Amino acid sequence: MHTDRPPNAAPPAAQVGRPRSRQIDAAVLEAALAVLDESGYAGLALEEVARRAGTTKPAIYRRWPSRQHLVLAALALRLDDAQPPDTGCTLCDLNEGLNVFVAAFQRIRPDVLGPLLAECASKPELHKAFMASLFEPPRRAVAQMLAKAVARGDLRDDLDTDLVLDMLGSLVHYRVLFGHAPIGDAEVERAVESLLSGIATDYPALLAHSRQMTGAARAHSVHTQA
Amino acid sequence: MHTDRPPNAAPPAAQVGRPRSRQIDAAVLEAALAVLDESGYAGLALEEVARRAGTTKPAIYRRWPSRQHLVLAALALRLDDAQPPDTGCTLCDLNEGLNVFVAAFQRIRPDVLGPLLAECASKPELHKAFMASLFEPPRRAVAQMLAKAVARGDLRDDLDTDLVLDMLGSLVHYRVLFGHAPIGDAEVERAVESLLSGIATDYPALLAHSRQMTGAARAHSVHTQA
Amino acid sequence: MHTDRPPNAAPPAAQVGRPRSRQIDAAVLEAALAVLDESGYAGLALEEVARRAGTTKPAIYRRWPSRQHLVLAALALRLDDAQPPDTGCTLCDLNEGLNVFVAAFQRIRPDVLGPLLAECASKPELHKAFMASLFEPPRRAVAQMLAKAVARGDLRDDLDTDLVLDMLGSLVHYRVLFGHAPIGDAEVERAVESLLSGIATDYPALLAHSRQMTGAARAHSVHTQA
Amino acid sequence: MHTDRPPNAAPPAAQVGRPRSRQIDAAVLEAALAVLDESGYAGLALEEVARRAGTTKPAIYRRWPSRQHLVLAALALRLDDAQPPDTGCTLCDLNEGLNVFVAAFQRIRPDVLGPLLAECASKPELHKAFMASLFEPPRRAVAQMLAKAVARGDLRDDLDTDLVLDMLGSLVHYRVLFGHAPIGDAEVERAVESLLSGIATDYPALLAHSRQMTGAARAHSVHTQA
DNA sequence: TGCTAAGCGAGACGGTACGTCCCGTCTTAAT
DNA sequence: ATTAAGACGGGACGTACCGTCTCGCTTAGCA
Repeated sequence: MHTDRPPNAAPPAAQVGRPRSRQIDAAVLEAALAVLDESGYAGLALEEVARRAGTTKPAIYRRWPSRQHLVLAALALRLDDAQPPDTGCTLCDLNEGLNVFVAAFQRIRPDVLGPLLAECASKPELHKAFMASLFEPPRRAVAQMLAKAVARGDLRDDLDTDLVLDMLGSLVHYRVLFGHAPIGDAEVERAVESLLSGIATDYPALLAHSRQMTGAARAHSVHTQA
Repeated sequence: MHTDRPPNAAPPAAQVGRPRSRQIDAAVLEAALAVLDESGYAGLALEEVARRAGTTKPAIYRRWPSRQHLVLAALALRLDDAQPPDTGCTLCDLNEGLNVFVAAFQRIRPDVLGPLLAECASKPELHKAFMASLFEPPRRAVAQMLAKAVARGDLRDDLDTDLVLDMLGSLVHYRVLFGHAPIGDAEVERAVESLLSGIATDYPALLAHSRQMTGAARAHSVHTQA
Repeated sequence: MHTDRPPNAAPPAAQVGRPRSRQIDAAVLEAALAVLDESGYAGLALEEVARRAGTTKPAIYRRWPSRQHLVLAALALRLDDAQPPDTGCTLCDLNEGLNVFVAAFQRIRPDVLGPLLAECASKPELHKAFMASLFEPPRRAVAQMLAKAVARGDLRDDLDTDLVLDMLGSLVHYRVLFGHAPIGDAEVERAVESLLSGIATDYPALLAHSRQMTGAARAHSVHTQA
Repeated sequence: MHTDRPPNAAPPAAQVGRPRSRQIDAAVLEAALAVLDESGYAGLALEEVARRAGTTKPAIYRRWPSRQHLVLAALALRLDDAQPPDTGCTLCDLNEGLNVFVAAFQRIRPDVLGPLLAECASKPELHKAFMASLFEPPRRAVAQMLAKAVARGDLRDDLDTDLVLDMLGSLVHYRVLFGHAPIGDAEVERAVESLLSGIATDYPALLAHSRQMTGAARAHSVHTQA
């Protein structure tokens, strides 16, 4: 098994033997970020990272058991914190929070997340680490805002918070990733507005029509399942 | 330059030279799909594809100038058609259409799309091909539905169709990709409902509050820009 | 089977079909010699020959059934004739004849003969062609001289002409090929002198000694077998 | 630069890194000899050698920087030693020594030496290695014999040892290579006899004649240069 | 303070897959 | 009917990089 405890927790036992060089820890992470920025995930050769960090591959493998672990650790340095404001204005906060979200995504090359996630998908431990490092942090702020808005009574209290969070978050992710349409302040505001106010002219009428078409049983289940 | 026209249009010039073996075309695509299914995108070795197809690497490179072209061609075979119904019931059609969307995504290993898109991102020609082969087709059906619903008067006529399409489509993509939450009939229906009916208890009030907070000028611009 | 009748014999039947371009015949041979001189035998790519000759590989294969045939034909152009003089002076003629021999070898890159012969060795037909084109011609002149000298009574009449011819010819070949020692007028003269006059101080004594050592029977057989 | 020191001298510096597997050294050389025997030099595919040796191409390239180096190393295993006797009988020793020479050549496919030498010719380092591995060893024994015979007074003391060595050695090489005439005990003995006793009926007379023909100056130079 | 051994740095290893060159052959259109 | 020409199916090339193994040196903690 691997130790993988570069800058974190307490020693597992009395620390014996030569201690790990912190300089190498940092140099490798920095070099990894540099190579990622230049060559993307697919072009990331650990040999090149080692060369730039002035060290060797085994020193890297001793610290991170796989390329994925290394990249996760390196990228996590870029997504530290960012606490969005809590002004009490639901609309303002949501817009602001989503812009933080957008900024977080744009701090990472778009062609890094895809392959990294793909390679993490098979190993549960890695997938968990991925979610904890790169997925959850920028979502957390928005999630908190939604919760507060519900508590405040600004949003419907039958709200599926996760679903709404995903509808807003996924939009950002989607547009950044595929690049088929812009995503900026204006788009974020429009999306928030659409979702909050609804896009149907007369939703109850649409629902009634739907019930006629599909039969009461199924239409009913939709609303009691939720 | 590369010809890359195995299963499509007419010969561009008078056909000279030995014709390409259609058997190899098919065997390679089939083998590529098999290897993709077994090993994912990162594990797709052209040497292995060639071996399974009973041919050699040069024969593959003659047909598709890069691994990306090959994978695009192979995956496109899996996303042929699928025309969703047009019942006149906006709610039903949207739910049905999004389920087609979900199905399309699930026909492809989730760890294939990410790396493939990443590697296509740098070459405009490839990116265009990616969008045309794998991105647009499943969206098209939903886009048509939205347009019809607007025409029918079921949706607000100031609707940003692309934005709404992305909010629904991205949700599917996001959940399939990250796997942090399920996406099925129930979730689709709930998302459609939320978006159509709105999630705010009193949107006009929220908007008024927001205007107070940020000043009339900016809040105004949000609604005239759209 | 192959036709292989580029610039030689009469048509085998009434000449039907499009006639072969004599220009290509010549251009290919010339290009082949040029490439041979530049790149040696191993570096001779028929594609390059075709390119330089302004034609294509099939046109070459139509004329010569293999690379070996082509090279044989090309090199044969360089070893046409050269008739050495017949002055009646055995010593002079031999020296002169061997110098012709040396010159013949030096008209061809030394790293061509070896591989060519090796590749001809397996096919009897090719080996015969090789011997007839590149081996026999320069030897023939020396062989004739030896025969005349024997007839003239200048050489022992129990002479094994082939053996002597080989002893002189092989020397040239050997030194040119391996390059470990020079081969020019002086060396040729010294070799001829050694062979003609003998290198033993007292050959009969050596022979007598040998007979004592090995027993009469075997020593005898050596001289009656001949 | 390349190390290329599998079965020889001591490590040049403190040995760092994983040591090379001696098993692979041996397996590759053995496989190379087998493939050479079956397919000749031109048919020697390193991929096939690697396959038979149960290893891969990079492992071969790590040991021998080129196909030529590998073949030289492999063939050198076949020409180890062979010390011919020193009986004091010049005739017997020469015959015996030349037979060793013949045997040495016949331990190697005749279509290997030519191409190998050709490909070694351009790189001085390789040519030197070729001469040291495959050319010199079998000659050395004969050279020593000639030197002893001269010392013993059995051969003329104005003898050009190298020339005589080449005249005998080249004969063997020539006949083995071209295969136009046999080379065995009888031929060797006859060649030795011819060279030792001379083939002219009356050499002084021939020399006098030659001097008349070509002028004293040049004829003189031939005999004083020596 | 000196000894001992865990852990480190470094470098080379065995191996997979790459993308390319060139081979010799096949097929079509032109002569 | 046979050429000229282009593309094809394929074998092998030499290389980049992978993840691992082995070494000698460093450095703490124990004696």
